[in-house]
Amino acid sequence: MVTMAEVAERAGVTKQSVSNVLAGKSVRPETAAKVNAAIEELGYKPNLLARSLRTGTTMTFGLFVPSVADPFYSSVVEEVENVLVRHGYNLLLATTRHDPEYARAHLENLTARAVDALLVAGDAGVVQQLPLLAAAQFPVGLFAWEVDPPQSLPVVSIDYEAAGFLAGRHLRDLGHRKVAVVASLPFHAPRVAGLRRAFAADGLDIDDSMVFTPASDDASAGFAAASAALAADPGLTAIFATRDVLALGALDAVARTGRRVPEDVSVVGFDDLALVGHSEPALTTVAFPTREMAQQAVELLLRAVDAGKPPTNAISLLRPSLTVRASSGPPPSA
Amino acid sequence: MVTMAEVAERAGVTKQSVSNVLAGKSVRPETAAKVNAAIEELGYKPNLLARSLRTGTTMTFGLFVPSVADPFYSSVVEEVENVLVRHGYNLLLATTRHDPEYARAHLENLTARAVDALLVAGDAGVVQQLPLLAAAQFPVGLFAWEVDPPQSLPVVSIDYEAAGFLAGRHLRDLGHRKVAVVASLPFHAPRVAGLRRAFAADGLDIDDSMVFTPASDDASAGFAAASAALAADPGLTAIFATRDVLALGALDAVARTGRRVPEDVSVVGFDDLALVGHSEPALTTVAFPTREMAQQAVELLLRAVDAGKPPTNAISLLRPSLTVRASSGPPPSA
DNA sequence: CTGAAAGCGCTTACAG
DNA sequence: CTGAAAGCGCTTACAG
Repeated sequence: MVTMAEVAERAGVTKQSVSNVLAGKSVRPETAAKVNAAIEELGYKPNLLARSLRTGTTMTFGLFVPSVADPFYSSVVEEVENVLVRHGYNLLLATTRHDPEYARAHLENLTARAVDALLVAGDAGVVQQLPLLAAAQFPVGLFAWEVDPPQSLPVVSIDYEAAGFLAGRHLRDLGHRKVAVVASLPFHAPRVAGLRRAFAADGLDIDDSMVFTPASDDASAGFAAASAALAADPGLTAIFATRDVLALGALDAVARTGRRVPEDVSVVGFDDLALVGHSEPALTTVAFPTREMAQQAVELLLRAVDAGKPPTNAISLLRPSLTVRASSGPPPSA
Repeated sequence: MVTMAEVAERAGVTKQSVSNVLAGKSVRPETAAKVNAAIEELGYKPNLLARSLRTGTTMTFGLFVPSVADPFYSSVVEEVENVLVRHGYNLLLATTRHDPEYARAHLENLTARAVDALLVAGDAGVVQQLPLLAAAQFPVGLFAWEVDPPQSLPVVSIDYEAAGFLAGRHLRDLGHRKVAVVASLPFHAPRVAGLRRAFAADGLDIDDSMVFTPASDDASAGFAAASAALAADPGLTAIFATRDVLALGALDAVARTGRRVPEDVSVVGFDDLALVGHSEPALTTVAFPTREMAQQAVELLLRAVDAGKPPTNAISLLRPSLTVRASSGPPPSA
């Protein structure tokens, strides 16, 4: 690798001048010209490691997600990276796999000055590591945190309870009374609570026996959980799934029992993934502004990095909305 | 931040001994004990930046993907990260967005010693940057490269032509004669060529007018392209989509014309995404071993890093297989 | 505006 | 096995 000293020698100036040219500081034009020529001839690239060691800043942003295979979190990664590119930051990605040990190991790694800031998406597997997160030397933010957001760190999230309420009110207004829930508990408890609140307004309740927890957040687990729900109560008229991937499995589960969506059973999901507009039938789902959330969270942290102080400690809850498509309708009896 | 010098002072030894303990070199037991105690008391974490500057190794692995929102590439990210975690490496992720400029910008960034190795997944947007890739100071590998893999760099990929052939033979054996193709060209040309070869064995051909190129690789674009195909030739009996996400849109497009899959029109996809086992109907698709590919590619590069020499320059083509589900069947006339 | 020096926090030869 | 020194490639005060 060619070094700054070699560039300086070639240009007949000191390293200092080379550094100044690179940093865009005011330099005599002919010096700049000589330096740039030397950089060009030698194909010089500044060593970012050396710069980082000196400046204490790495231009690298850490992001933790439970899984990238999960379409919701992969969209988070995409939106975060969009913002980072604009700010000239690199993305260091770590997958926590809903596992506190993975989260801890990655965190210990990053603590050693590897990132300028860290955004942690999803609470599963990270709840146990809050003390480590709070003790980090760099700004840390929490993203899409659902259960009891901690006070100690800034949070950018969704009003999950309100989101569940939107779905519940929609089903209730359509006339549904017998609803099953497919929910990844305990993490999706607020969504279920919102759903229940919508029904409670009419004096209705969703029995605990009609809440089914899938083994994981994917279509197969959603299929299995929804199949169990349909078997448990053949008279149910609607299924609310707390993730679109689960809802896709539920659509299949309903079809396999020979029933139609939405004529016999309505299905409502949560996430509004790009492809659920083309499922059969197109999925009614709760949507939220992932892009705006990502932008807000990343910029909160980058501002803190620039200012050299901790980020504003606040909780910001983005508002969900309901996207009504073909998978929901009145119950058969109505 | 507490430094190694402070630990040494606290333990009453030199930095050297602290460094030796951390590196696991043979150290006198009582020295090790004193050092470990001091590390514990002070909460010392070695500064990885300083270590990297000295050793020239960063324990960071770069991965380029066209997009993380694309389920195929997000599964690549997941599998790559699985392997990296086992080797103690961090993942620096960059999205090239099918754009040569993004690819170049990210590459220039990494060139400055930020990664120990780089895996580039997908050829779109990267073809133009091959000279830069070949000139990198660290091992570079190509992954899931489809069109004319370059000779200059190691490649771990799929036999895309064979994959297209598998899909084509399946449709041909079922008796289909009028097939439309939804293909992201030019990058998916080998898949289409394989499909054509299967039909050519029976003296059949797929007319260029029945090859439709979607605007992007997602369900909506697949829906639009398949709708165009169905409008262009109402007599077609099968649609081959070169990505599952496109095929999901095609399933919807067929349904919207009031036809059934597979009774009226068969649909075959490509990727075997986790959720297409639960689409309506479940999708017949070409599958390939992403996990094995990722493992092979990452370990090829990490071996090169360890050995301090360029990776073995070879091309490795993994074999595809066909997963037959409910979306394909004999044509109506058969 | 430019030159010579110090130092970021490590690791790696090199003597004892 | 331990100690004192040099150096990875930068940037940042500090004099001229």
